[in-house]
Amino acid sequence: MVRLKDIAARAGVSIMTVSKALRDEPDVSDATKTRMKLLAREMGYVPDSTAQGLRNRTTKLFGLVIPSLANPIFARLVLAIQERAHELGYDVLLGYTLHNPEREETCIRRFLSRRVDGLFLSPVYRLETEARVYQELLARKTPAVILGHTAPFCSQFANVATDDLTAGHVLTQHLVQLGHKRIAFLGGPPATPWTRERFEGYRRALRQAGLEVDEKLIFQAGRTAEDGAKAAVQMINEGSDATAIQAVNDLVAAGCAEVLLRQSVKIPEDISVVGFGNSMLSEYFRVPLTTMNQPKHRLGAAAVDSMLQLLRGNRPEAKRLTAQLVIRASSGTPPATSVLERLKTLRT
Amino acid sequence: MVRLKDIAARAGVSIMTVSKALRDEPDVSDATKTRMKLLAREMGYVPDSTAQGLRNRTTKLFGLVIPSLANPIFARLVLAIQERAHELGYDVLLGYTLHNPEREETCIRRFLSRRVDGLFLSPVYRLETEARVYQELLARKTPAVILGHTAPFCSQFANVATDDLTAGHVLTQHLVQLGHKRIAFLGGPPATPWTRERFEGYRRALRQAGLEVDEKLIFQAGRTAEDGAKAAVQMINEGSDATAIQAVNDLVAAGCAEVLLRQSVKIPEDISVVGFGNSMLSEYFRVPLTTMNQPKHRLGAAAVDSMLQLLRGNRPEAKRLTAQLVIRASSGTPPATSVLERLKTLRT
DNA sequence: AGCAGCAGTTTAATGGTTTCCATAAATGTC
DNA sequence: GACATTTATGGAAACCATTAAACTGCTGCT
Repeated sequence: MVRLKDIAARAGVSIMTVSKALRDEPDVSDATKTRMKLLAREMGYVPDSTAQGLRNRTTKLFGLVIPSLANPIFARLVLAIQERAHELGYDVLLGYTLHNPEREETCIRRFLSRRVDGLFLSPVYRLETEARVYQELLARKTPAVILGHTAPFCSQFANVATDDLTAGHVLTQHLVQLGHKRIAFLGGPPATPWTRERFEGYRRALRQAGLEVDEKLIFQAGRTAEDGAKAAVQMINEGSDATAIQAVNDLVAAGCAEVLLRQSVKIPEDISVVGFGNSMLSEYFRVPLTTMNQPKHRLGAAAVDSMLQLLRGNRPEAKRLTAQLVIRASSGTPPATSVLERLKTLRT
Repeated sequence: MVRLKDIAARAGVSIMTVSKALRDEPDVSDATKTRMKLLAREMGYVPDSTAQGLRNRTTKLFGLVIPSLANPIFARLVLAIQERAHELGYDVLLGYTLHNPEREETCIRRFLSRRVDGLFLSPVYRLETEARVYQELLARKTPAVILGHTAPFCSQFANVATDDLTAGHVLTQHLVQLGHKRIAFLGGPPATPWTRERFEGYRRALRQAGLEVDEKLIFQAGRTAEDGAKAAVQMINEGSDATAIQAVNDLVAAGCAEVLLRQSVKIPEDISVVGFGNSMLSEYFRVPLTTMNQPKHRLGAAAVDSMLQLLRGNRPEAKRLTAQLVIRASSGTPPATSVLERLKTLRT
């Protein structure tokens, strides 16, 4: 491995001269500069970022902590962040929490130990109002941008999120306008702000339409296709009278719809199903899903912008980006009577 | 930020004592060790990996260079590699080539500059027999594992790949057994070994069945859904007499099938369509796709194993993992006459 | 003479670890 | 019991690759 001193020895100058020449500092003659650069290239010199980082106290490294790549939304988000970071000369360390707080903590600590210049965090949401790592991040003044909504334990941080409240509202409104009066809601983990906001949007849209929010129509599903499938089974067993299902994300919607289709329930003729996110899944799903498009690329770009603000010492404002309704084949006018009810009576 | 010297000053001992104590070196008494550890925890000490890396000449860092996360197969592969690496105490730097050789080169160089302990590379395949960066990697003896097949320009490297030849063969055989005689092949970029192998498997299966390989049935698509869609349009325009379509991956298959379905072509009654990879897309696609399951998790684990071998100074053997046929709804017995032909005559 | 500017060099610092050395206690030897 | 030898414990200096800051001659200008 070639080092500065090797070049210096070979050229018969001091290490500093080489260092300055390669970095185009002013007090080296142009002749020397070109000579050093040529020599460096010829010898295959690659600067050691490790040493540079130690000396300069900056690593040009970001840490990116996400639940996993199982959710396709994150794949796009990571792509966007990575893309902008790369342009700016930053590299990105990837870490998975797998929705596990301990795991999240070890990831963050490792990244701190690597002296990352900043952290992008998709937090594992908890009900507690405090989380030690997050407290420490604040104490250390580590630049950090929350990918998603803040919660009490991370309220002090900069963040970038989808306006899930409005988005949930728009989606429910869409179903209401189609004539649905009994709309089921499949929620995600209760501690997550995105579930809460999307639910609140749903609630408000119903209220606005003069419809009651019925506890029997609220299901706690989760975030995976399996969770959606389970919820579907439960709805069938209960003989729910819903004519439409609003799922907290595309995966849950797909898992739910899959079960219904297997029971020969027709979508959207018998029941409407809508998702959230506009992942590739929703586009190519058996019945293309009506959904809200999460502005994945814009979220990533905005997150990097906020990070740059933090690095400059400014306090970026919280950003909320709007999602767009994407109407596909899975939503339509309600049937005369709920199909799930019929399914139940058929069985008994 | 707390450093060793701060702890040393506070405890009234030398830096070395603290360093050794924290690392459980033998020549420090247990009493001192616990005292130092307590103090370190209390003061919130986080070791500086940058400095450790500089001194120890090892960073516990892997570089992972992939085309992008647009292909869901890579999301799983990255997850698997990351998972094993994390357990072993390594962190992972992620870089995207976007199928661009220059971009690939800058990614690799950056990672080299960061003194990564090893590289996982999903190469941008080229027809040239040499690529400078890869030559340099060899010269520097950087531990590197190719994710996928080797090509002439990277034949010297360790690699981990799916046995695409056999897999392609199995898939075509499946269609032949269903009774298909006119099977179209939608290839990916010609320079890629995976296209070549899957095609070769297709060719051999046809030969074995006594069927001819007809140039008119070979299409050069690409790797995205859009590429698949274009190929479908071309097939329709040409009035192809194919009764089955074997696509080089799930995305191409989905894009192609989507166009056909829009033309009211029924899958699999009118035409069979099979993909490759068993991504989530194939499972939830409008017509669940028959496909080959790429052992994504095992590929990742095998790649990390090879890397560990390299780090120990051994030369790992090349690994080829077998894919499994996953039969879903998109493949069936052929129709009496090709539908695409009929579509064409209908139009004219 | 005094001062600015050029083209470098020397020194010190970044934070931690390896290698070698120093001290004292424990053990061994006759 | 006196001395050598070993062992336990800890410290000093060098080192990893790079860079900021201060410094050294030297030339040219006023």
